[in-house]
Amino acid sequence: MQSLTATRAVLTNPAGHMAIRMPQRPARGSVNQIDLIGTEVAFAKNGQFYCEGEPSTYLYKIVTGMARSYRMTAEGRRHIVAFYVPGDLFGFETGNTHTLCAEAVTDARVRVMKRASILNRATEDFDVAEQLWLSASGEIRRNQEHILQFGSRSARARVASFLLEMVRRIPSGNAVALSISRQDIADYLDLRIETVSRAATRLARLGAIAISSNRKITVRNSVVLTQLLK
Amino acid sequence: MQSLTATRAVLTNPAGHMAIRMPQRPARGSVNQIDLIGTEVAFAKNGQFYCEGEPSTYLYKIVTGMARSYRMTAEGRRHIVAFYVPGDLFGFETGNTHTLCAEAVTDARVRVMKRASILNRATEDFDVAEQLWLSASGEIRRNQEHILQFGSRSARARVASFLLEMVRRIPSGNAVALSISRQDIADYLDLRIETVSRAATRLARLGAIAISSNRKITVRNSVVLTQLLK
DNA sequence: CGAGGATTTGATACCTGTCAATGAAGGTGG
DNA sequence: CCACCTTCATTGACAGGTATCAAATCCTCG
Repeated sequence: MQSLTATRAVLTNPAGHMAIRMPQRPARGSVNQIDLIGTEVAFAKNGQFYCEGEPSTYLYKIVTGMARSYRMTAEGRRHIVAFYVPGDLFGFETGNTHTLCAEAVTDARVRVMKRASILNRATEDFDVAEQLWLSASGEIRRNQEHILQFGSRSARARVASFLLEMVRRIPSGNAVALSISRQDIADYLDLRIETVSRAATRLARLGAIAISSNRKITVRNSVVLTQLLK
Repeated sequence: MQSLTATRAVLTNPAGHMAIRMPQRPARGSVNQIDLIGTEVAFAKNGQFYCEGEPSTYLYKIVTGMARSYRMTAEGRRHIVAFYVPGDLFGFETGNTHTLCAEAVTDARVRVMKRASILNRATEDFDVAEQLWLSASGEIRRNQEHILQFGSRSARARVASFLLEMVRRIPSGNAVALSISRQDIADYLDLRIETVSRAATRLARLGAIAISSNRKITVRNSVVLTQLLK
């Protein structure tokens, strides 16, 4: 597991940072049992957790930072299936190989756990089983909402929906999309980057959001933003 | 559980059929333990399993027939999130209420299981835990593929993709989409019914499929169909 | 055989993708 | 600390595909 992670990070990390193994923290008061399984690992921005076709042995839980899972099409287009924020568990697979790739959007720390370990612990500990249930159900829920996000919606509505989703999932006031590029947003919403840009500009003109810098968008009026969803 | 299911069927079943409780089958040779939990119930076509906002107490496993989960928008549009075929488990929720509605596409038999029962059994029995894992991962996988199905794809590619998906998931030769209406397909692929119709007609003209009747489409040339995915 | 719904087909408008060019931001080295 | 350079984001013009509206035809079921 160490060799796998280290190799991957070295091979795929554009920033050239090694994955740094963090010391495992001791159990404390109300720590979830599931957070004691596996090892916490640091990944640099754009570092790759795994990629399509590779053996799927581990599950990943975001501690800090953000991740994205995606697939490249034959035409070289990237489709982002999901973003993961602290607390999210990802890497679920039915078979023995990954069907998607996953990367760090920002510098991130993740807890890497063996699938077999988790299943075994779930069999022994009801709390672990329930945490696993909640994590899997959460992934299902988010995927379903993502599917609904496409439903007959204009580019403006999709961008508005995305911003509201991020504000909800990242508890950091109303400033969102930090470190998420326009390209990431476009690949997530199935739009071109130009279309995302135009939609964001229009939302800003309407006063619903404020674009302070390229990577920082602030939701000024979530009521207006919600009305624009349809 | 009996009253809930029966009431639901009576209230929501357009065909006016009661949900019929089936006798629980005894355990046999290699029967999965998870298939011994809960009760098998029959639903008539278009009968409703549950709907958005209702308490989520049960999980559902398709035995025969087909189901769909969906949500209605404020504008009265229906968006189908998923289709379920025999073997699929659905109804996963993080909270105590359903976030989607689910109905029978055809007359169907489903095994209805209490969520709490499954979690308890998973804690006792490794096989149940693993089955639960595989079912949840399968749902995640299908949702992810559905998301990717939208990715920058033409109407023709979406319909082709949908037909290939159904041929793969329903092991019944190459005749698919039985009892799935054009409207269902449209609401699943986020297209208008007219667009689905046009795309299907074009695929038929290309010889990739054959439209014998409204509800019966046969895949004649899956190679050609696969080439049309891009 | 008849009636109502579902599907197909046609004409047109609108939105987004594409191509192209400009402008802004962030990172590096002198 | 500034200039340069690379990457990213914005803006514009135009073409193409799908939604929309309308109407004809086909199926299905009573």
